Amino acid sequence: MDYDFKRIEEEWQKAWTDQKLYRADMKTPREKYYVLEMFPYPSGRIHMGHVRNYTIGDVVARYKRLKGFNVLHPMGFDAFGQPAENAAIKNNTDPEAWTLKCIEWMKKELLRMGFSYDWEREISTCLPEYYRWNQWIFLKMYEKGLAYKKASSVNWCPSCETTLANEEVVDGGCWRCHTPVREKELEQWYLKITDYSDRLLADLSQLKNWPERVIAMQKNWIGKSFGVEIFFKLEDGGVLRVFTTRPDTIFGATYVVLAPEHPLVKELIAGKRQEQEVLGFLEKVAKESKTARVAADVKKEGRFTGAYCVNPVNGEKLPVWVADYVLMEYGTGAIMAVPTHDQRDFLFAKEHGLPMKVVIQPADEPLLVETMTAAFETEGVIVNSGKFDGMPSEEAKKKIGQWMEEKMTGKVAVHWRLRDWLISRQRYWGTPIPIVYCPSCGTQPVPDKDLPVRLPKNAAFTGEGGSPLAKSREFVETVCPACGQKARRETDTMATFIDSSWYFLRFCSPRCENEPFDKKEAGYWMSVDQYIGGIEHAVLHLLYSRFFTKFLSDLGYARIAEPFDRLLTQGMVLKEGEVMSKSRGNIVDPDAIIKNYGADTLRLFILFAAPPEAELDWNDKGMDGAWRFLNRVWRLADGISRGTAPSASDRLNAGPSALMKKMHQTVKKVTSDMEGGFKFNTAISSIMELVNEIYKLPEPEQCSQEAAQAVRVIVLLLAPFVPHISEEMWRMLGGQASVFTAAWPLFDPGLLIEEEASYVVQINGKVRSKIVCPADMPEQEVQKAALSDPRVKEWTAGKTVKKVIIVPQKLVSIVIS
RNA sequence: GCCGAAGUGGUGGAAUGGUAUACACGUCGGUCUCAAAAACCGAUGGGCUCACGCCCGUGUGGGUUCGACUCCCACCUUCGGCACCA
Repeated sequence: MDYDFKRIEEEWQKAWTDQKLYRADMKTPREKYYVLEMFPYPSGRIHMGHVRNYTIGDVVARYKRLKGFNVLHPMGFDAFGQPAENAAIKNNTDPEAWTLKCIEWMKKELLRMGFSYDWEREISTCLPEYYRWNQWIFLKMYEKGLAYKKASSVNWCPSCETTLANEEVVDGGCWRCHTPVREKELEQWYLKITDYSDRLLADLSQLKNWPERVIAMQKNWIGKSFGVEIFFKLEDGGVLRVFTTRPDTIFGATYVVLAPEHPLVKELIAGKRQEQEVLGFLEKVAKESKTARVAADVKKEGRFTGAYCVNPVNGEKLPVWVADYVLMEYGTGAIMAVPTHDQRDFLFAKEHGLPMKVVIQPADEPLLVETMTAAFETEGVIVNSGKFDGMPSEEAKKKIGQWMEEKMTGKVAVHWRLRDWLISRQRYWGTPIPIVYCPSCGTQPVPDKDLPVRLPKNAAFTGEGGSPLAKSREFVETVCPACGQKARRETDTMATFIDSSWYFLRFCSPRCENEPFDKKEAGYWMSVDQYIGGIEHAVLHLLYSRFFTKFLSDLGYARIAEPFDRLLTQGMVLKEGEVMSKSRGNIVDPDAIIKNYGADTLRLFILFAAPPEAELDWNDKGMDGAWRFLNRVWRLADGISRGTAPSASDRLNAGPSALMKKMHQTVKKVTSDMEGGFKFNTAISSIMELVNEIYKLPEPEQCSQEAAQAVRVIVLLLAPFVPHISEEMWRMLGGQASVFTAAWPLFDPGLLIEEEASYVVQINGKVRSKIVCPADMPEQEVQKAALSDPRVKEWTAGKTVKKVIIVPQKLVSIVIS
């Protein structure tokens, strides 16, 4: 008889909820442990990615609970976002009602998986009691000058009809719908994340328990580069500032290039012979999309402006060009070109017949412009550079920078790739930006006492461009908080990544009414000890959350530098090596699996099939395997619950049995797998070995008292992975209270000591024999035993033994000539 | 180009420098059965051998070592991030 997963799972889910087993509070001397999984967007249904993410988190939470920690394990919904609004446009529904319905469905599915959440802490970011604090935080940033509005060229998704942050543009397309992003000139709200560039980069080194690749991705994204800003005097007057990371090549500069958008271009060409041609070029570049312009294989184009500037280090007169390969957004929007030592400059100079000059060459051979086929970009020795000649180029990098600073011809500078965070969205279903525009007072923040600025209930969702908020008179028309005159509200809403940038703090005191979160609660629970989620948030959410945490910490609220102590990025769930997706039609629906096998089998399969960080290929046969294993354990527990037989009498005097030893070894192995980085797959496999060990006993022995003891331990070890069946078996075996109020088993190190050691005997590195010796046999004796082994004798006959190496309890390695 | 991760049986995957392939899937064989399913037991890297065994084998080529999937050097391939970033 297979075990009745349906009854068991339903019964225990209800019992756990009724008992409020997972409720967390501060009133306990036990050490706190905050485990959090990235909360979902409430699409209404969970998918395998959620199942994997949340199962991993649940195992951690349950394990830590068994280990005696005071565990906080909350769940909520990242509930603002476009799908609700799109549904509103399509079906004429209310986004809020639609979202709340989806949350209800989704919550049901999460409950069916048996996840141990403290549902009393549930939050939904679309509710005013949550989003008012988004507004509050925004206003604090506004107060500190960190939230500001500026007109700029922004990323625009024509399909979503809204702006996007840099982080939301993936391969030139919208992260959500992949539509190619366009540029648009708009006045928008930004958060000054760049004020935190330094700390966001430096504090990455504190994150010792984050995956290296996430650290690397954030470093890449922040993109700090050291260099020098060099001042080139223009012939027509004024100074041109150029940023370079290669000051060691300054003597080799033969021309200077401006980005087409550079404000100086038009000034420089005014009245010159080249004016019309350059203007035409600027126009042409302006028409090109950024993605096309930035494509690697496109030929670089440029024009001479007719202007000249002076190289401050040697007084050489350099022509000023404008070219499409220089970007306004990076550095100063102007570069010095050194064709001999920069490949792009090299190609451009060849194309336009510009001069070249070698200033670095390999130590052993001179470099000649005439024979160069590519730029020499590696380290070398400085030449043709006045007093720096003969210096290694790496040293010259520093020295030249310093020298230019002294001579006031440049200054050492740092440039960042990170841009400020564009947060305005021209959509309805998000947090209204709490700003009022008054004809007399200008931009006015909404006072705290007037928060939240609520979304209007009856907005019109026509889908015909523009935000529904802008069309809602009830919303737009207001009075100026400063002077009381008629004024209008900002109609953009905030990017939804704002919502998830501090929700982990809200979970500490989700019902807090006069602050975003209670400082004492946050002080107790934060930081998150273990955070678990997908790698897709490596830059976006994880960078924004770090920024918000630092800001709130500066305000005196969070008092921690980093929000997430340990981070685990779980691998994707694939089907036949491909991502599961609707378009591929290869989705495995968790709900159907739960119906056929139960939540425990699904959890076990997902945990067993691959390590948590690795990709996991879905396999129906693997599900069968997990199901078979649970039934194997179930039958043991069932047999034992019907009465145990005494253990074979001769065991009593013969010391601990093989089974008891194996049991203690298993406890040790599973515990170390859990502590040493959540190696669930190998933890489960060692439990399987212990189960197999019991099955190998003659049948009556399978319900002996020793077997009963082993099965009780198995149930405890399995509890974090498969909670329902474990709880049921625990009660069958006599447990009075929940297995989750029990303690994680300990192992007896004394029982791990073997009396006999089995030695592998290697001859010249190859295994030739095995011998068994008493564990405490001295090395001399072991060596003797090995050398007198008949198989070893055969191999050593007629040879000289040159060396014998003994690894205690393990192996004898014999070297013969 | 820079940065990061990874290459192990038919498959998913195990292995503090010490018996490579634990555990599981699949396959084959057996027990039970009138039969099948389920369950239980056994075998299962490749080659040679009647057999005891022997040889080869962790992407490739070197090196260190008594001993290398593991450490070092040089490559190859795959995946991911960044990138006309000056």
